[in-house]
Amino acid sequence: MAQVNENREENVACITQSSEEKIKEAAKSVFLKKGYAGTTARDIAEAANMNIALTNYYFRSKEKLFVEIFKDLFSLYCNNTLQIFEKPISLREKLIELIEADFQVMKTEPALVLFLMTEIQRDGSRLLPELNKLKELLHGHLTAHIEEEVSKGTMRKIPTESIMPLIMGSLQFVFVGKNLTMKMYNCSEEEFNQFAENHKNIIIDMITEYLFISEEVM
Amino acid sequence: MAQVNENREENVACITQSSEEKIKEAAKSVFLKKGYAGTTARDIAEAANMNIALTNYYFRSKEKLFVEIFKDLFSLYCNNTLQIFEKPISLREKLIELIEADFQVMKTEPALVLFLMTEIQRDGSRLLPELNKLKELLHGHLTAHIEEEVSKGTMRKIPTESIMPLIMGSLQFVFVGKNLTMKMYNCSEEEFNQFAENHKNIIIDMITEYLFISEEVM
DNA sequence: TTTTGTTTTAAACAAATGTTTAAAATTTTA
DNA sequence: TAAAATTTTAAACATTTGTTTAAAACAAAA
Repeated sequence: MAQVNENREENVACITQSSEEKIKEAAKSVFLKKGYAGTTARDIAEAANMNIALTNYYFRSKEKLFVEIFKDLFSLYCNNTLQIFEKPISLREKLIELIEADFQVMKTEPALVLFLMTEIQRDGSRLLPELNKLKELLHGHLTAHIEEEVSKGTMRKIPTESIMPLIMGSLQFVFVGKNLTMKMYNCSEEEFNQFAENHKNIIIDMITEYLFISEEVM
Repeated sequence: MAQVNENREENVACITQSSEEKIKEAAKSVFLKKGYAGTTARDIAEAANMNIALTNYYFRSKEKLFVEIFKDLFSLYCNNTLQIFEKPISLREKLIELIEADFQVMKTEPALVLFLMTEIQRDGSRLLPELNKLKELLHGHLTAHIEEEVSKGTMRKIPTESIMPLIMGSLQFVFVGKNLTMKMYNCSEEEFNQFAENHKNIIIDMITEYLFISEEVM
């Protein structure tokens, strides 16, 4: 049956992937594109160029493999954010870094947000045990910082829970609607990235101008 | 075989739905929640309280039923927008009306955007023959209006294709992430709607302040 | 009423699904 | 080397899938 892989990642060169890694990587790309329900075990096996039985040999079930991948992708979505929150920089700088980091993640994994949101809606309870952790970190670091700026009068007074959707929403939505946009404007991958980058800069401009009260006015 | 329904909608009272309508409505709600791949013919039959064979009797196949529903929902998503574009009002008023109308649609069908974007990504080619029509209408009405305002100096110079994502993105994203938000903040449907409404007002404020150049400054 | 057409039903269909089996091939250990 | 353990394979498995069938129930027309 499924064995414990003791010496994973201990190779020096690590040019060739193990079968387990091949399957996981293939499954990730198929799940991202087709979602859990739209992906068959045979899709994964074919994408990984492996025998159909190996998926269950290594991961026990399609469900278990999915949950493992979901957690990885959810971390990819959140970890950047959490790291930036902890930096000793101004709130304005944090927000800009946040948008820039988010943009990089989405450039490499454009289907990420749509995938996560869809799967969270479709299930929700089985996933997200670590969601509360995220909430606490987010709130612990952000709320205090925001209230400080507001009380100093350097920032517009806005409900805390609106800040993140405001910052992340406009940018992430561009990638949620990526396929619609590409089809509507008949544009290539490269043209889309160009558009997205430009849009990101507009968002940074708009957000900072709106949220922070310029010192010149005072 | 499937018959032509001649006298549809000619009833005066129309208290009871026809079986065809019951199935379509049930299918709509199941598709919205679970997506095409996640929905089984038996899910639909059960939700409609009808025999499993009736779906194919009235709609030929799951696929055909889906495409019909998708078109309806895509229209729901676009028609508001197109109607507002054609109104003889200022651009600023248009954008505000756009956000307000969009908000109403999403309050009644919160899963709409996530559903559309997911299905467009998963297929794309079979759907959206009418997408070009949308593009032309959108561009025909909007581009001229924007360039006029920009040349008058009453509006910030921004690439046309960035305007709509900027306006719709932040608001729609709140509903794309509805389930994540509700789970994270452990909030009820009503509390979420309260939050969304508040967020909508912030967005209107931010967008108009950013896009339009205040006359007082001049 | 009988006849005709329509709607609904239970049952079955073939194909596709996730998963398991048991043997073969390969690698590791002794 | 031989033995033991691990990995890979082809084939089969029981369910679930979308769809069809053929008869029953119902309604409309004659």
